[in-house]
Amino acid sequence: MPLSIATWNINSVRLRIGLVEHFLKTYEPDILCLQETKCPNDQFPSKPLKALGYEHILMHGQKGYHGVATISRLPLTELVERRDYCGVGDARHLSVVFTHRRKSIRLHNFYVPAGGDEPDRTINPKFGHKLDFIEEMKLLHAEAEAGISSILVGDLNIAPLEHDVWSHKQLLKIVSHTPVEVEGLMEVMTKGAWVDLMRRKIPADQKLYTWWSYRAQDWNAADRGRRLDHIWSSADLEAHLSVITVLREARGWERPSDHVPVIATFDL
DNA sequence: ATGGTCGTAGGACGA
Repeated sequence: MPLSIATWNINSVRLRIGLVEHFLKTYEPDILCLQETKCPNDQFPSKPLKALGYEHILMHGQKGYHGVATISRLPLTELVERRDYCGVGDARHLSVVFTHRRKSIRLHNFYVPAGGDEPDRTINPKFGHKLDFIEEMKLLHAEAEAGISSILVGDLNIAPLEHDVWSHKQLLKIVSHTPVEVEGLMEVMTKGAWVDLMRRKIPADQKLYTWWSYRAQDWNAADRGRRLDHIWSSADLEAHLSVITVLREARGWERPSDHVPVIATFDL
């Protein structure tokens, strides 16, 4: 029985609820994790999602900024966590536990701070916040709970590998691809025993992007993308991974998000 | 080349 998990930075769920419905109807993932919902919990557009069979919705939102939501057609257990990384009250994390064919899985949904423009924490506090957030993520282990596998998805706002950006050399001093961020994210992965599932299916020497700036005249022709969105898992799930889909076409949909959905399908 | 475009708000600010 396949299990599919999708992640998508939607950049306002209320503005793009039509695109979310289209995505769910067309690709039918079991669970969709959204980031940048920009929506208080009491205004979340649950009704059309429930009508499509996604009856289990948990959100962690706030007014105007950030916000994550996990939308599922599988029942979710009571083991829900919303961690306040850096203790600043931002809605940037939500984790749930679900069961698929007698296997329990914790699914973390993250929206890591973008970090501003200047990659220097002494003059740019937003960059410092991003580094502190990453530091705190190093405490998260994929095998933290006995008998529970783990999946971590979201907009991590870091493109770690050379071919996760259109020009490694030109982006070395651009926030999202600086060495200090990349080293931090790699340490989150190694310390927590996480597996980068996207790169298990798409070799590291191939360009792979999930985000293209709104500022390009022609995003598709310029193709100056970055891989900011990720799907990781505990080691036990890697052998069950069957397909990774990066839905590049979604960047060309009407009034699109600047990020596209990524879907991982497992045979479990 | 140092711009350019979005979304939330109802003026900047974050991305």
